[in-house]
Amino acid sequence: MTLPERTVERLSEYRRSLLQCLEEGKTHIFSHELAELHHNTAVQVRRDIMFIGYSSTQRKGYDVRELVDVIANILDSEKGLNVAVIGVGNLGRAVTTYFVGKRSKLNIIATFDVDTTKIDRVISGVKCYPLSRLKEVVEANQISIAIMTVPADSAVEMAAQLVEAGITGLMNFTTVPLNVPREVYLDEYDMITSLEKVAYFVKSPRE
Amino acid sequence: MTLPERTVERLSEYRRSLLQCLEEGKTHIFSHELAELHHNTAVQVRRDIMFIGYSSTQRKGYDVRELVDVIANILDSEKGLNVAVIGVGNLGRAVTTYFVGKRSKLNIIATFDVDTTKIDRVISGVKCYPLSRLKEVVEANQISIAIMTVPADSAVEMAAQLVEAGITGLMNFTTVPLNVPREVYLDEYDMITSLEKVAYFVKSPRE
DNA sequence: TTGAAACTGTGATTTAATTAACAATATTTC
DNA sequence: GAAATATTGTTAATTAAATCACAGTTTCAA
Ligand SMILES: NC(=O)c1ccc[n+]([C@@H]2O[C@H](COP(=O)([O-])OP(=O)(O)OC[C@H]3O[C@@H](n4cnc5c(N)ncnc54)[C@H](O)[C@@H]3O)[C@@H](O)[C@H]2O)c1
Ligand SMILES: NC(=O)c1ccc[n+]([C@@H]2O[C@H](COP(=O)([O-])OP(=O)(O)OC[C@H]3O[C@@H](n4cnc5c(N)ncnc54)[C@H](O)[C@@H]3O)[C@@H](O)[C@H]2O)c1
Repeated sequence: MTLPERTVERLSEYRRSLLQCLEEGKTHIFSHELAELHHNTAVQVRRDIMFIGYSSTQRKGYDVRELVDVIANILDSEKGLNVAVIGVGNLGRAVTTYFVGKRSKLNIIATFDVDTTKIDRVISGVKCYPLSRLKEVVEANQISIAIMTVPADSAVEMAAQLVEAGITGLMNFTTVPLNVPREVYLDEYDMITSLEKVAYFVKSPRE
Repeated sequence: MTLPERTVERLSEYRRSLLQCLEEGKTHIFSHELAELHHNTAVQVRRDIMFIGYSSTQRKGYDVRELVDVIANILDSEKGLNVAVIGVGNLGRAVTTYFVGKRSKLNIIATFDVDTTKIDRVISGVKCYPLSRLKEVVEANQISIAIMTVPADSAVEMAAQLVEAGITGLMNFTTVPLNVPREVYLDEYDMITSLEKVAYFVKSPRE
């Protein structure tokens, strides 16, 4: 059984707050506390936790440590997953720098670019490969996720190559909608759309 | 009446495809064509277009020019909106560079940072101001939208300052959930969560 | 000019997600 | 240790979003 997308997202968010709690020495947390940290309700939190089949033993709230472990069990892959960044421009560099070392179960281990001046350059310890070596490097390193930050006009072609290379998860930051086979999970973030949406609601606030 | 969020997003996306069509000299488009360009259905497209009260006169599909204008009327503010980027690090720089000149109705006209070495520096024609001048510059330039790319630990404090300065639309790229008054529209993009979601669905594909 | 084909616009239905409501149970208070 | 309180887990109700189904054009082909 797979969880609803929104629940998966919230679990990821909860986990970060929970880890924060652990650091602060907080061992138990109530649903309404966790809700308050994110902007949602206690019921929503309990519903999400119900989905993952965890339940608190005492009425002292959830055991933070246990809950973190259960979430990790759901979200993380045992051995971690390997990730590549495609297109090492402004955004690609920012993302690479940002993610390296951030999540122990998600390792950015390669970047790719067409620009020959970028090949072999190392960003935050991650080496840049030429596109011609895409399939080879993906296979050799069992890379399953690609973050795509190439220019819009290469997006469609690039996505096809990534699928062909064996990628099964794709984060698309270009503002070009992509089509991928059902077995590849696609997440698209369109920053222009987000900004235009903000602008719309600034112009026309919800009463 | 305000439109559903998802409809607003799709309208933004449709518009870009439609502008592309215009460039290619395509004057009319069917709902199923537009649907195919994005990953959704013809009914969804028609439903969205119905929401904005446009209807095609002929059965040659929608008039692209007209539709673009109707969408612009919905999404854009007459005189455009002014935008500031807060925190000119890796991401802030990428975003600023990216957006300048991109959308004529959304003008990035200032950036802000605490780092004194960044003050007065100009990125893509946009000047960086010290935080101490936030309110002044926001008011003087009628900035209504802020894109927040500051480190996580300044996020909450910064959001409060932005609201206080009069911002009514906020895009939050920090991975810290924020609370803002109802009258401020908040859009949060949590890249870690997105990546973890992709990882989850790579690990546990849907059915 | 008639009949089929191609699309649109929209009520009705379905599905997914959220929220409400509350019984069950542990904890605290007296 | 009985009553009051706090919190969870879950069923039921609500809301929001997407999809179905189809009547009503318009166009086209003969
Ligand atoms: N910069 C941003 O903040 C931002 C925001 C939203 C969306 N985006 C999108 O992200 C993408 C990249 O933006 P950017 O600002 O980093 O652009 P950029 O021009 O700085 O970087 C693009 C990089 O991709 C490389 N490249 C070009 N063709 C390639 C290919 N076929 N395969 C691999 N690499 C290739 C280029 O050499 C360059 O290094 C664009 O599609 C843009 O629409 C960027
Ligand atoms: N880089 C990415 O791709 C990426 C991805 C997802 C999320 N984020 C988030 O975006 C934020 C910025 O990331 P980054 O990689 O650009 O970091 P960065 O360290 O490169 O940049 C942060 C910038 O903010 C400035 N700053 C610090 N405190 C400030 C304050 N109180 N007010 C204004 N400016 C301040 C710093 O001087 C610096 O210029 C972080 O919260 C990060 O979690 C970044």
